[in-house]
Amino acid sequence: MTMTAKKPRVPAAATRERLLDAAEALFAQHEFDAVTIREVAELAQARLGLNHYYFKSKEELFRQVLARRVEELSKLRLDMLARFRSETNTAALPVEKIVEAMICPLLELSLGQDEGWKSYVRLNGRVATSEKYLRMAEGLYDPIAQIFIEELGRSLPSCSRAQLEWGFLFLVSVMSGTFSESGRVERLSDGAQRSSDLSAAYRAMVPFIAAGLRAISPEK
Amino acid sequence: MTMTAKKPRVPAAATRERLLDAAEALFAQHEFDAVTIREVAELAQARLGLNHYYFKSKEELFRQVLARRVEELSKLRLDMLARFRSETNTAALPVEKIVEAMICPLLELSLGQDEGWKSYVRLNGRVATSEKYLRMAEGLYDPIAQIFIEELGRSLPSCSRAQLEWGFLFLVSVMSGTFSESGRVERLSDGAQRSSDLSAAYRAMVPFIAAGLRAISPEK
DNA sequence: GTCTATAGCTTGATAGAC
DNA sequence: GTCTATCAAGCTATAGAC
Repeated sequence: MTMTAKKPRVPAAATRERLLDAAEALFAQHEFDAVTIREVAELAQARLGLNHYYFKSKEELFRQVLARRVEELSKLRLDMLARFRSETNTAALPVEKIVEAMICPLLELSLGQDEGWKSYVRLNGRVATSEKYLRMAEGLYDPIAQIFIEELGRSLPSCSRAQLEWGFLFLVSVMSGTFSESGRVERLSDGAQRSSDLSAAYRAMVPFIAAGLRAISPEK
Repeated sequence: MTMTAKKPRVPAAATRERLLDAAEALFAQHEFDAVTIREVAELAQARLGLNHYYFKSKEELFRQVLARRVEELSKLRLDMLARFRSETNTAALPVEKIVEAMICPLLELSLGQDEGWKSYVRLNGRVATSEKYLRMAEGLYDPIAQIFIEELGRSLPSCSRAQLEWGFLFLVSVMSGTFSESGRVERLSDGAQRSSDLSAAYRAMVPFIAAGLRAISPEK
């Protein structure tokens, strides 16, 4: 037998995936410039040089971290939206259902077993308020945004396009602010609440946003 | 006359204030680790070493940038709240008024002539979603938060303390997300709207948040 | 208070052997 | 694909003259 064992240093996932997992975890904890590609390599049990081999630059690594998750997340949101639509006879959905289809998949992934998704959700919570992150995420979130804005328009026909856009931004802000788990709630409540108690937040969030969106409408 | 001219290199503000102004402008544009104290010194027309003389460390410089503004902002918010209360006979204010007292001062400062305040408002919009920023801002925003949460409690007596805390967090999230001017709205609207059109946002924001807060309440 | 100079590290990127 | 070694540039913090 001439077969010589390849013996990969780490048996589990492919190197590229391990680097993405490590970067995801670190970017969820620290801002872009505070994370070094050396830390990423170390956490991934890979060598520094491999970052360059797979991603060429740190910015591209960051973008790939987001892109890997956004595709699946967008699919889940659209699936839920489609399901709600198939259950409704009328053309327009209740606003609550649209809000739910946007936020619920994020909540479920965040409460699931996958640590990677937990990290992504926390990271995602910070993307919306940063110019730099939005630039690196260029185009990743826009298709979903357009679809949900149009859906909101059907349910709130008296709203102008501009009002719908602001409303959607408010929705995203509440969702992001809450899921980023910055620890703000712990401080407000003297430790009684944990920002990781996302289910409680979700139960308050959906009625909050739905009622808010209706209130923007000129015809109340 | 034995008086010898002191001849300061730059006539205007004291060095410490110029460094704070410069840091404020740069931290408004870039994340903490992306701003170097060299840039700060250069923009302030001062020497690198003076950062250490006045602030000892970069983190303390950041904290002082926030602290300088927060004191005045908190005063404006409390003034407005007190004015609304003096205009109302009943014990509880309409929720709208509480929301206004929190957000309106920020809007007015942002629309004013002072570029420093504009920078601060943009920076402030990112503080709430970042663990690191909140740590550096330790305690700066908490007194205002407690006062406004209690005020909300009087207007929404059927809400639990936990619900009020989530509601306040949602309020802050919407405010922050909008005032951070990340350029998200421009992308959503294909350039038709500008995130700097904050007046339009404000007109939608107050009814949105007020209706949202009422919807959290168990007794609608 | 303000200046210069620099110590002591860390960074992202990459070249080139295997 | 993976490894080592290193480059050139940047950083914060600080010492010490004036």
